[in-house]
Order: sequence, then structure tokens, then C-alpha cells
Amino acid sequence: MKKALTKSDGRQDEKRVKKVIRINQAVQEESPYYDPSFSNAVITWQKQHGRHSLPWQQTNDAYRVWLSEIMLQQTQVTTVIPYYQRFLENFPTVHDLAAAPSEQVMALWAGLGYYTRARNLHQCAKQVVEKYQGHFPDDPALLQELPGIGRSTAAAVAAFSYGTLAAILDGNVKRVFARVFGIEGFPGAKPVEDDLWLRANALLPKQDIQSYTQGLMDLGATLCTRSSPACQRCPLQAVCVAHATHRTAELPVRKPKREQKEKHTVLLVLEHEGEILLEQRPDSGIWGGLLSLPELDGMQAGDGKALAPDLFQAHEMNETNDINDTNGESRLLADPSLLRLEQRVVESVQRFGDIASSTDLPELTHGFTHFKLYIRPLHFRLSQRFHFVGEQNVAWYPLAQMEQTALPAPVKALLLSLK
DNA sequence: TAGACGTGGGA
DNA sequence: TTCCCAAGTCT
Repeated sequence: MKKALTKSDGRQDEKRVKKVIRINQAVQEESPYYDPSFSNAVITWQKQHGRHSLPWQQTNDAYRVWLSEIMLQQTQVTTVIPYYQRFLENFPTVHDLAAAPSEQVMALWAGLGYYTRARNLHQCAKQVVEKYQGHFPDDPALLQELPGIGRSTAAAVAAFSYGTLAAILDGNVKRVFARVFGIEGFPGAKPVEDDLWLRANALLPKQDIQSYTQGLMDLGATLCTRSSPACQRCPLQAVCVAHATHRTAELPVRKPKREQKEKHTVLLVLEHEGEILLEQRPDSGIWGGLLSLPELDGMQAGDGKALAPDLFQAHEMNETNDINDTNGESRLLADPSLLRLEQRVVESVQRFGDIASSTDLPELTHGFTHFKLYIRPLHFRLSQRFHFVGEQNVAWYPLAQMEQTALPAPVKALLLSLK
């Protein structure tokens, strides 16, 4: 649990940290993993062949370093760049970000994924302004107290911004270490990861921490890639266990695969005079804190699939006695659970207005890391809409404004396709 | 502590 | 098409 820090704690913490760093350096040289030639090779290589013109490398500004590090968590460089630039244009300083409305922060983050990062980013900016007058601490231990900053990100921010000697352990480092040192076991497993942290600390250079840290990332991103690594150009080739034993394809050990779950959901597209009804999702769970289309909860697997394309038209027509029977109506009568589902949908829609027409849109599938989501969108045009009563988390938004709205990627794509 | 948490791109 | 996973953190 992260504790609140007071201003008066600052100086004592500073002394404590310097002491810890001195002790760590003594410990470092006693480590069986201690090897200055490792960092020398990485640093020399980085200066010659590493990346030097990424957007966040033009500065030591801790705000920019931090922003980039948060965005780069589990996210590739090419994906991050446009988001990073858009954030800086809108929020040039941490004060701007802290003062921004959360809807704007979420809207600018929409599409990047892992939305807890966006909420933590905003909270972190506020804390840095309040506790540190907008100045990020140079101590990894203090940085790690801030929301969204873990052990590795704290080290990266401290190292890049202030030259603090601290070890990172991201996916790149894990891959490089696993190969160079021939480490068996999945790097995400606790015992393996503990060992990797020991190595990361022991191998730290005493200076040039920026080039070293960037060098590890650059090695992993440009040479020591997941598939077909460029060992011929690698400065560590001579000492690399995986290369020597022809096991670069086997190391690092793959994450043990779990069976992928499937979920089904029905999303309601309610349209009235060019506006769409959107609902704020709870902070926890998938797409936390984003706006989205109202979702029917309690869906069983197969419910979405079971909704036939003409189901709603058939039901409507029957209600108004325009037609006696259709295939859809027969199906309803034959399957009471479908009828209940269909009634729930109609009741949900009628809380917000009168139905003019309905269309059953094609099912979408959206893949997540840990499950596959089947989305059945149902499109209703309303002849008139009601005033909300006790529905604080929903609002109408112009369809033309969807591009600038904090929507999950597949929902945004769906709504843009309606235009 | 293992599982939750997005998305887009490469193979 | 399908699988895998990339500059991790939080619970």
C-alpha cells in the first residue's frame, strides 16, 4: 500500500537514499553476478549504434521521461509516438496535466489500452504538483510511491532524468539477460524474476547510467528481438550463452499458455437526432473509466449469437399487428429464453426513449490478451428521447464527435462506421 | 502470487 | 487465420 508522504519527510529520505546507494554499490561488487565489462560493452555499443532520436530522448525533463515511460509500458514505440506528441501538445507541463479534466485525459489516451495507466497518470500528475511542487523526485523509492510507477519505471525515470543509479527490468532486459546468461524458466515467474533483478542490480555501471539503460532497451528492441535476432551485430555475442548453444529461439522461455476464455455481450446503439447514448464504465474491469455503449449485463455464452438478424423487426411488427408471423417470431415462441432476452433489450431501450426502428448489426469479435469478446451491437433509432432520471453515468454525444471521445477501440470503430 | 488489464503488428 | 506478445503495475 502506498503511503502519503509529507514535505518534511523529503530531506531525511534524501539522506537515506544516498546511504542506500552507497551500500548497494558495496553489495554490488560482492555479487557473483558483478561484471563491469558487461555495462562497458552495452554503453559503448549504445553510443555508436543505439537510438538517439526518439521523441522523448531530446530532453532530460522528468515530466516527459515519465510520460513516455508510462505510455511505453507493454506498448511498442511506434504505437506510442503519436499519443506522446498529442499529450505534450495538450499538456506541455505536469501542471497542465494535473489541472486537466479527466475526460480530456481519457479521450487522449483512448486507443492506447490498459486504461488504468491513464487514470494513474492523471493522479500521479496531481500528486507531483501537490507534494513536490511539480518536480519529480530523483529517488526511485519516492517515485515508486506514486500511482502507476512500479519498480522498473521508477528506475527508468530516475536514471534518464537525473542520472540516478537504478536498475530497470522490462521485457527487453529480460529477453537480453535470458539469452546472454542462458536463463531457464519463464522470466515472469517469481523466482526467475527475482534472479533477474539481482543480476540487473549487480551489472549496473557506476556512471553513464543513461547510455546503459537506453542501451539495454535498444539492444532488446533492435537486435535481440523475439524472432530472428541480429546476433552478428550484437556487442554481447561473444559471451552470449543462447548464441553459443544455438538456443536464441528457445530463450527466453515462453509464457505458459492458458486456454483463452470467450465472453459475449450485447451493446446498445441508441441514436436520436445525430446523437448517441454513451455510458461511463466503472473504473475497475475492462475499459475502466472509458465511455462506451450501454451494455446488457448477465449475458450467457451464446446469447449474443442467438439473436437472429430479423428478431427485433419481427417482434416490433407483431406488436403493432402489422404482420401475423415471421421466422423471427416463430423462433421467439420456440425459445422462451430468447424472448426474455429480447424483452430485456426492449425494456432497456425504452428507459431512454421511444423506438422508431431497430437494426441488428453484424457481430464483432475483439481479441484481448486474456479473452475473446463477441459483441452483438443492436442499433435503435428513437423517435423521441426521455429526460434521464437517476442515470448520472449516461449522456448523449454527437455522432460527429466520436473521434474525440474516450471510447474503446472497437466501439469507436463501430460508431465511426455508422456515420 | 497469479491473474486482470488493450491494442496493433509480426510471423 | 490464429497465435504471440511489446519500455509493467496493481491487487
